[in-house]
Amino acid sequence: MTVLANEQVEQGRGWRSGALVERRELTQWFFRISSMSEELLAALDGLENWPAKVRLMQENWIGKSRGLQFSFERTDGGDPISVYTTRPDTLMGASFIGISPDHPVAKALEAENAQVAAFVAECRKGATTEEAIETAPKLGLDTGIRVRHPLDPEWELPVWIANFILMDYGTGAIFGCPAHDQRDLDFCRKYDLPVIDTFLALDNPRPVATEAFVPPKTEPVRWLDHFAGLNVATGQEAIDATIDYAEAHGWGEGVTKYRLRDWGLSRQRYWGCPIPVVHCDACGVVPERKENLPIRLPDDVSFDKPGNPLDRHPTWRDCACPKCGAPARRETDTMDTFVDSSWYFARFTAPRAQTPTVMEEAGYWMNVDQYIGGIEHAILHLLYSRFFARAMHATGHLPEKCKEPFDALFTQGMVTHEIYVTRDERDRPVYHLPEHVEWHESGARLGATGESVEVIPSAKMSKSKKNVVDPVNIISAYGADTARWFVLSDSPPERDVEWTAAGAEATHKHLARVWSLCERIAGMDANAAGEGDDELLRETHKAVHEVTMGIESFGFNVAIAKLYAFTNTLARSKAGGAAQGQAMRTLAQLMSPMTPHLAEDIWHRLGGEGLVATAPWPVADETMLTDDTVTLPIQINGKRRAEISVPRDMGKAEVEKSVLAVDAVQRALNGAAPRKVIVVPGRIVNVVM
RNA sequence: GCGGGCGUGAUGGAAUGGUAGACAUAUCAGACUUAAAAUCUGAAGGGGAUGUCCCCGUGUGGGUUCGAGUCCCACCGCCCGCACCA
Repeated sequence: MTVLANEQVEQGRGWRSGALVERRELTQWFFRISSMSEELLAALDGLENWPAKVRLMQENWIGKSRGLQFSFERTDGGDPISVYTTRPDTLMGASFIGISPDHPVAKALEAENAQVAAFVAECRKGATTEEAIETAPKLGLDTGIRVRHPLDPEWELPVWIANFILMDYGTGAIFGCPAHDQRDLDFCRKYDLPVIDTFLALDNPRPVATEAFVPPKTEPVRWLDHFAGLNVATGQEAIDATIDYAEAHGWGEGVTKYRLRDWGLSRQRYWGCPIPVVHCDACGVVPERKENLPIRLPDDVSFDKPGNPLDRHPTWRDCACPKCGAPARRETDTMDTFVDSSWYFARFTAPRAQTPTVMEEAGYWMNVDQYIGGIEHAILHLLYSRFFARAMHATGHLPEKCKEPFDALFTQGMVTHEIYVTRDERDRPVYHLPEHVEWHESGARLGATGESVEVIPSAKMSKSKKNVVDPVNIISAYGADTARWFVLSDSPPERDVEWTAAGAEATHKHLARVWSLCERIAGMDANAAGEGDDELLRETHKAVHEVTMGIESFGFNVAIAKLYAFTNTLARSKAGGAAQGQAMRTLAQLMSPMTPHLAEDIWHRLGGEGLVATAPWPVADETMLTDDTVTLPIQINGKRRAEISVPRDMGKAEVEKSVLAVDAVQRALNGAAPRKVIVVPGRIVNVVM
């Protein structure tokens, strides 16, 4: 048997072998991350330097909800079926009970009923992703079991097994209310179950037909025959009233649930840390002794057969029970590699220590000041790490202050590239590196064999698809400075970017221009004054300000744009050698994060002291950043029609007077008085007529 | 399907609710040159008028506002995640 990952399952078959895939239950190891659901949710508020979108995604992932849990009595006297619902207010619209194919009731039936067994087997084909489950066609099977409605013992409801109900969430059973849930409605229309409205819109009270009526919970609606006596109320008010009613009458209770599931970390694979647990016939499952940790993987394994090599290794499994010393067997499941990525940063604070961490070192180096990763890690990796840090604190491996390990988070975009594929003799995909592909008039071909290549649209670079590019070509052709500047200059780092090397040459030319500018300035009299020295000084301070702001806000492309602009300003300046030398040295400093080598050369050439790398970062003088006069655009009815130059500190009334005197404004007004004049000091004027 | 994003010239992109297209690439024109390359200068969102003016324009359709690329609603397209890719 081989265990496949979700992504290796295609249409119910293994992606390589084509063998039919079935889902089986395994006994596995879990981390109880769900015990920290509330803590992980509440602490999101404190992560001020994380992107709001990531916090929101984690909040939704944890998925705190309040709802009603109650049971339906079976008419056959079997165990009641417990359901959890966030919309108990729609209970009068129930038309069936749905249970997961993995629900205990379904399992009991499976053993004795061939039809149920076949249906459940059908549901268990294919991948287990939430996406696969939710997008699959809705399938159901009436179990024949009937339950009583809690508010009306005469009202019997059928129990259906449905493939879209997840065993992992709530109780694995729901009541279906087709009038107010689209999935339930689709299901009821398909299987001809009744649709009962429980509330109608105030403005357009029509019964539900093909589209479920699901207004926001804050919108008031009119209730039909609500048991708790509601007439017009919002969904939220109705939910609260229903929970109170159920609790008062003793047939249900309000509960808070989280969508977050425990973290299944077992992998039936070789590449992962062994789970340090021993199975003993006498003592059961026993943790390995601390002094025997870490358990190492054996080196002598083979991958020539399917399945987990640890399972068939001749001796690795054999060990002594840590408790009684009798011969025992090691656990052969290994850990999810997410386990490693959840605490590597803490290990880095004491990489050679014999213990996992050293409190003192962790206390000194942690937390991570600025964490950078792709948005694809927004949920799993970042949530697991937050959980792990708390767990490591609880077990004495990290100090209290490390519970949130990443002070600031920046989510960089992905670098994408086209994917190049050929097919082998069994029609399986074979991927090729972009550097091995040549473009001809007839399309893309392999450089080596001339074989025609299929081109798949851009996707994030990944080793498995081989759509990766090594910057070494740019570096060897133009040098590291050019490569760094080029990579940083084009796109904002948080955005996805299609990789292209076009433009690297132009970058190289620009850097060459900067160097010849430096040479020209080096030839000037370093003490001479010139025309516009003050102006250049002012521009220098502005450049310092803007470039610094750009770098600090991760706007590297904008910072580089300002460097281009400042370079152009300097190249055109008629200022003297003193001012130009000063400006050029400052330019070198501002460029140094992107082009460290060139920056040092310029610095040295123009008599800078020591190294740019060790010189203090330039600081802009606030008073140099503003000009004495400003140019204000003049809008008439919101459209730009003219502009006016006024002293920076001119009062609103005076600005208004000057604006009304402008020809274009006079012409537009045509003798009439404006209805309103809006003056935003230093920015804009809008004349409304 | 659910959750989160993104959409601006030929291209990458800029723009605290305040002059849309900064800066750059590619392109075109000019200078230099016997010529080309390199270099330098300039043009350039679309359309009309052709020297200072007008109309249109940030995926589509509505809305809020004196003013919307930016905020709100609906839709379209693309991307990320959906717990065993990591």
